[in-house]
Amino acid sequence: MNTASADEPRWLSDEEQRTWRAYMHATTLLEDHLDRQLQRDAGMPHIYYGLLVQLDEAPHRRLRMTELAMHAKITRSRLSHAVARLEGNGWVRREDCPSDKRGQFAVLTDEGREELRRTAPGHVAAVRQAFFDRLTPEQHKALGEAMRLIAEGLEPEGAGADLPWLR
Amino acid sequence: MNTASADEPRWLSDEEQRTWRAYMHATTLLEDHLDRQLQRDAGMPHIYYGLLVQLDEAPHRRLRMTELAMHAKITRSRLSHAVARLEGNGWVRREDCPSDKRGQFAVLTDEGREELRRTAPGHVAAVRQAFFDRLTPEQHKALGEAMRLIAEGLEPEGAGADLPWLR
DNA sequence: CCCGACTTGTTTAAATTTCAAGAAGAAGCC
DNA sequence: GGCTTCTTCTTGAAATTTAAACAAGTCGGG
Repeated sequence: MNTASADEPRWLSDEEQRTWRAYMHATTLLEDHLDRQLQRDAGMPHIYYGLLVQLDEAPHRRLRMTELAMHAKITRSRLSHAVARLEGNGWVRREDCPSDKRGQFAVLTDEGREELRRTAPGHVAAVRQAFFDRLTPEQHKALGEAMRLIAEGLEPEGAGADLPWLR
Repeated sequence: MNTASADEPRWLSDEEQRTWRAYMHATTLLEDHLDRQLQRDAGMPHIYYGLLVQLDEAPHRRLRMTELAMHAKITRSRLSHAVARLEGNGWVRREDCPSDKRGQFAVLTDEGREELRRTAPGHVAAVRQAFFDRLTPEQHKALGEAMRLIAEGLEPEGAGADLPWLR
């Protein structure tokens, strides 16, 4: 009879269930692991480290606040607080934007670069040890592909929408 | 000459770089997506929802605090706060443990069950839409396998260590 | 029984994130 | 110009998480 009516939810199969749990399990363990690693070795959470990396890779080691927020996939509000903290550490500096008086650049300082140079090797090692060392080249390849597909489906939401990453 | 000295970090290859970015990108987008979905439809963050699910699946819809914390992979401290909040919502209740006077059970209330019944379909749909619908059966299978491997490597940390998930 | 070591769970404070406004400038339109 | 609307970024308070310390209870010897 009821082989899926309109309001009859389509649950996950056992196989899907297993995969979903494995996914959640692995992602939370890994994020916790890296967060602790960076907190211990660099004195900052993973996301803050990511901000420094973004800046380091940007043109003049600087990015507009909004751009940085988008790259890091966080709200501008959160970024404001985070940059305030990093500024306190002396790793980032703010600069006014000449062309748009509302704008601000977040700039990686030399100290920030130094901090990155000092801590990056340890972080890469942690990623490698927990992630790449566990996978065969084929698994690595397949996983990358799958993740790209998932990310694609959640991207800044194509269509006419404006800034959905913003809430 | 220097083809990897002891303190010469082994960086990620371009391919690894791409995979790692895709992974980070996808996991943060997905977590944000599900968090927003649950916040909107159930008024609680993803992790809180997960606590209710764990309790619902447990023997008498109850779990000792420490067990629940381990299942959810969070600290006992965080759990204490979370349960306090869920108790305020009327979705969870605490009960003393008869055999160990220090112990507490977190128990899913009827209201909590009802809340779960009401919101689970939407959540499952969100997971399916963002995750499973994007993957072929083979990708699904491969990803599950890869995630299991990664999780395995980060598990409660074998050796002689005690409770590493705890800090 | 008593003591020292460990466990369970909570609590307090500090750090971080979220949420709702808000200040200031840019942009388009009449 | 004057007006409205949008954009950029910040702010302050509330909620959540983390970190450290603590109260109670259990456990295993002596």
